[in-house]
Amino acid sequence: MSTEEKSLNFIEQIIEEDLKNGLSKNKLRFRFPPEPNGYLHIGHASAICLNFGLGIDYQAPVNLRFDDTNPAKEEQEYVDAIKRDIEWLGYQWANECYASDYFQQLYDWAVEFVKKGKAYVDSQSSEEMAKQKGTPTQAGTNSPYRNRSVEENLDLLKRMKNGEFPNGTHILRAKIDMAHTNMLMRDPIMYRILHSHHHRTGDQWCIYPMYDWAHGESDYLEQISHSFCTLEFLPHRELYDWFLDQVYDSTKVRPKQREFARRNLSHTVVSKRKLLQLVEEKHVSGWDDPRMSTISGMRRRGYPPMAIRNFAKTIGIAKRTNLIDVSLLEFCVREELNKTTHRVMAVLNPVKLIITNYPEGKEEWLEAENNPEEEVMTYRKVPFAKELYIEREDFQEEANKKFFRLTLGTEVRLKNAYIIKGESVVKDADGNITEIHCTYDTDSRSGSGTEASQRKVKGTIHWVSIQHAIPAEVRIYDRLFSHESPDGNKEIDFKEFINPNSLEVITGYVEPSLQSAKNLDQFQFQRLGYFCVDKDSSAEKLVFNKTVGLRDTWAKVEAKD
RNA sequence: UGGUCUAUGGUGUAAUGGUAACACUACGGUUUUUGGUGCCGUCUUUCUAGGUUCGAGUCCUAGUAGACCAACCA
Repeated sequence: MSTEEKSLNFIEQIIEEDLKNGLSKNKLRFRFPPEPNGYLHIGHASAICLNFGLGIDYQAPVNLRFDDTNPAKEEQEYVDAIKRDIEWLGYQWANECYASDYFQQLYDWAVEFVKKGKAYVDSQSSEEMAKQKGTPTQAGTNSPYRNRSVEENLDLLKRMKNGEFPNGTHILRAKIDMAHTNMLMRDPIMYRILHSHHHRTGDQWCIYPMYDWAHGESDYLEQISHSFCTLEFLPHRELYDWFLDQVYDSTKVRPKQREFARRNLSHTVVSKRKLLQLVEEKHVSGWDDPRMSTISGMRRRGYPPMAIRNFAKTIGIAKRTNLIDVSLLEFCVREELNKTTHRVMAVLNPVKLIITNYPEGKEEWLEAENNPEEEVMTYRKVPFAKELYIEREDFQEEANKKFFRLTLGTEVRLKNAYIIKGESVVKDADGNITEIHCTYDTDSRSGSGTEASQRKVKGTIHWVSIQHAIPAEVRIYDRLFSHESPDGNKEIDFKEFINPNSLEVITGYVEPSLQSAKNLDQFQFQRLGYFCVDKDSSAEKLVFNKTVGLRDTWAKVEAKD
């Protein structure tokens, strides 16, 4: 154990306080409660990492609970995807739970509420009820059905449950206070009639509990000690506690709801409704399209799970409204990838380079470091020959002194190979360069130990041997949106939001060692960025997705000139 | 025009009445067989006004600004 002082966020302070006040440590229990109506996205990362992180820190169980109280929107596919994503992030839940597991208990409690005069069946239309509810500045008025007899309420509730009424004809409401300043306390709905097939309970139920009625009671049934949610649920806390008061047995743990601010990421849309729209209207290939802000999209894009966890840790937990710059996320991704990825050579925009004094037909297999950051260095062999591809941007016939790469008459090192000197170019009729001719210093091979191999030249460029290189499909993704504000309530306008160039597919040439790359294997293409292999059964070529670029100082230097 | 929550650099988070700090970004230097990485540095911060206190980012009051609340969604 280190004595290093760790500052606690306000959530951890609440837990410490409760522990100090007598809550025993083995009663700690947390939960992550997604609704299975979409895929998890980066906006969920904070809640996931908070709850599962607390579970790890306090060695307490964390339940994964699906808040499946609205069968109209929920599907098994989403349940599966959520489980997959949480596992991929490296977390384990203690129990897989469903709000629907508690439907019977919830119903039995509701019957008790009715018997005690704490709930009644209202038979107005939703419009009428909305009118009676008042506004934030104006008290509501009582429903004409508010004082129905217990017997009548019991009978109606039973018939609601038995499916005797169509949707929308009756609801069960808690009887609290229609004049309460908190609108959620104005006789909130507990059950609505919904003749809808549920992905787990099938057609067993046709009345479904509302969030407020199901959530706190589910926490209680699972004996969750701390129920953390986002700030928009803060006004719900009073109702959460009211419902709990009605069923609470003082020998049990009483769950405590506390709220933290949801994180907003600049230039990123994370509303499930909008992500669903992108999928359904086929603007993207699916929920796991690498342009999506979903966890599964980021996985396919090559984001390492630890990067997402570190990101969540770095942005912390607080209550202020916020807009986090995506550059922080990208920093976390690079930080992780830098430690682990092999540096390999690929040329995405090739131009032919011929070494005039290199023997025709000769090939050499040169040794290359996999990753200069590795503690124990590993190496691979790369083939070298007379004709190479280099990056078109790595050559200029004449250049200013800030250009570190190949020009006519200057020397650069071919990474892992020889020092070469630009001699001449061949152009087509339009003046485009088709070949660059150079000579090499025969004594300068990397690692040969000769004096020439130690020479400093002003630049190093990457290359691939034309006869050995593998053509590969390289998909370069932009972030899908470039809208400054987070979601808001505005309708999504695809013309405004979608960058039509958000996906660029090109053919690049990669070194032959990548032939055996596996799905999601990650590489840093020298000076081009981080890429991951995306195995696509329909594609014959190797397919790479661009994960994230390197820090692009080179573009800035050029911009300055 | 009600209630609740929030307010620390460009961004995010800390400082728990006692020297305002860490990270990202930006910029500069340095190392480098990647214009990457690493290392060093610079810039920029307590919403306003009162009050309590020896001492306030922190506590109190008022103001200002922002967020949330009127789904048979969660």
